[in-house]
Amino acid sequence: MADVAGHLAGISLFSGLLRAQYESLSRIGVKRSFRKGERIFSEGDEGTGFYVVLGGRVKIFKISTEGKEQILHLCGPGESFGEVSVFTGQGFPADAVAALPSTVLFFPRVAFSSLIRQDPALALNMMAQLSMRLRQFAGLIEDLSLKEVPGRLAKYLLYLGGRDGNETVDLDVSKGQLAALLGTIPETLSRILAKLNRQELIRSRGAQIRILDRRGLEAIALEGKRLP
Amino acid sequence: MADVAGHLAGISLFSGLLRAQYESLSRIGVKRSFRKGERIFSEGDEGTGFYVVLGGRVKIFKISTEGKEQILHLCGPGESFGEVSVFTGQGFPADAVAALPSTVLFFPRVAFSSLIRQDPALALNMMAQLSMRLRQFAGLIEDLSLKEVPGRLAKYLLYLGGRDGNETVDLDVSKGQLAALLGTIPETLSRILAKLNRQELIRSRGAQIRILDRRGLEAIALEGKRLP
DNA sequence: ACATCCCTTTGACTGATGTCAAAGTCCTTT
DNA sequence: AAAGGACTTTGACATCAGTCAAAGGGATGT
Repeated sequence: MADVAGHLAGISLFSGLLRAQYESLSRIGVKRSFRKGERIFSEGDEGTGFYVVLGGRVKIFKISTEGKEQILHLCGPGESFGEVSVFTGQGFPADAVAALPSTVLFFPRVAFSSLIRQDPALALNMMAQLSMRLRQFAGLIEDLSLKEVPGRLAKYLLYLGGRDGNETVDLDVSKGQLAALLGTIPETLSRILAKLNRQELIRSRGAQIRILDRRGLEAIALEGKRLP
Repeated sequence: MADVAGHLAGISLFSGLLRAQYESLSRIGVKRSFRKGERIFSEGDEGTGFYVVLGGRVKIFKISTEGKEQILHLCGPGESFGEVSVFTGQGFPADAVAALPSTVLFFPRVAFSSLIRQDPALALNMMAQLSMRLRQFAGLIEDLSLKEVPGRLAKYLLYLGGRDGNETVDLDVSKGQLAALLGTIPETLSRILAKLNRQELIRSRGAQIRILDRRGLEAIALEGKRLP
């Protein structure tokens, strides 16, 4: 299990722990691999534990009876998911599927719970993690309810570009998945990208998008429903 | 501060604590009162601590530049809010206003944080609390993205009626506020209530609503966008 | 190179929901 | 009881975004 312990160091959930705790963690963590598209759990499944992504990407999403999906979160390496059911004892609140070939660490509920009980640092990290997610969800709710799709897209593009102040961004998900992340469908996303191009706010070719007018995008991103 | 300690017993966040801990909590908790409509904090304000509602009701919400509001949560007695900023150290992620005359307990960030560090039971309660909220938010995201307004309203009515299996429910918020909770506006809500009446699914008079056809409402509540 | 599949784009159309405006209702205050 | 104001309802309208259908593009494997 030495390889597992090695992975733990880079995970924010486990930052600031003592060496002894890494060993405890690596004793209870189980490595699992999933192929692209493979399901990790479904909404309502009994929550037997939670997961940390080591490699790949895991999609957490809700799906309607008619088949439309809303992505809640795309988890990359170092991020955790499924924590909620550890603490509420209820089933998983959403579906999880590997969006790429992925490796994850699984921590069984009971063992992890008792570990947390013993370690205030781990508990605080976990609370920070849950809080960040809560903040992100609040932002998503705000966007879905108070912004139109162009606003959500603009915000996302600025987010991608903002990290490095970069002018050119590469979408790291397919446009269909981006649509599901923004709470819309591929056709609508496609039309809005075309419109932003026409307005000279961006120049997109495939997954590459150059931001031509940051100010303009920011204006759209801040807009609520209906302009005055 | 004896009165404060007395309140603590009924709060799930603090359930299962020892007597000594109640005393610690009541030492750091400060009682505050707000009049109806009074603002408790604004989005972006520095998060100096978190709150527990003793009496009244506190509205947590986001507001768009055009003034439309989306209610994230209505906190009643025993519920807490503002926890997120305790753990992320960032500003509050939403606005909080007293929806009714309200009394709350305020726990300063640093003092509470150190208390949590010492008490695993308190930490676990807090994680459960955060998890429940996360689950609720995930449900709200699902509703906003994947259901139309009639679906959200039907679900809400069933939720109100479901508690006691009651046939007659009383709205405990104004219709304007209910609209903000469901992610729509009063006019749309009004029209959909009228439609449900016409369809003989409910019989509403003012804030009183009798559920005539539970099955029918359930069908609408489960529907995603667009019926087949 | 070719065929195939899947993702993306475009067009025509529909429907749900927001906007604006005005009438109606209820409750509180004087 | 009357008056005022806030909340609610209704109507006419605009528009965003989803549906359905089909064409276009790009990647992969044979």
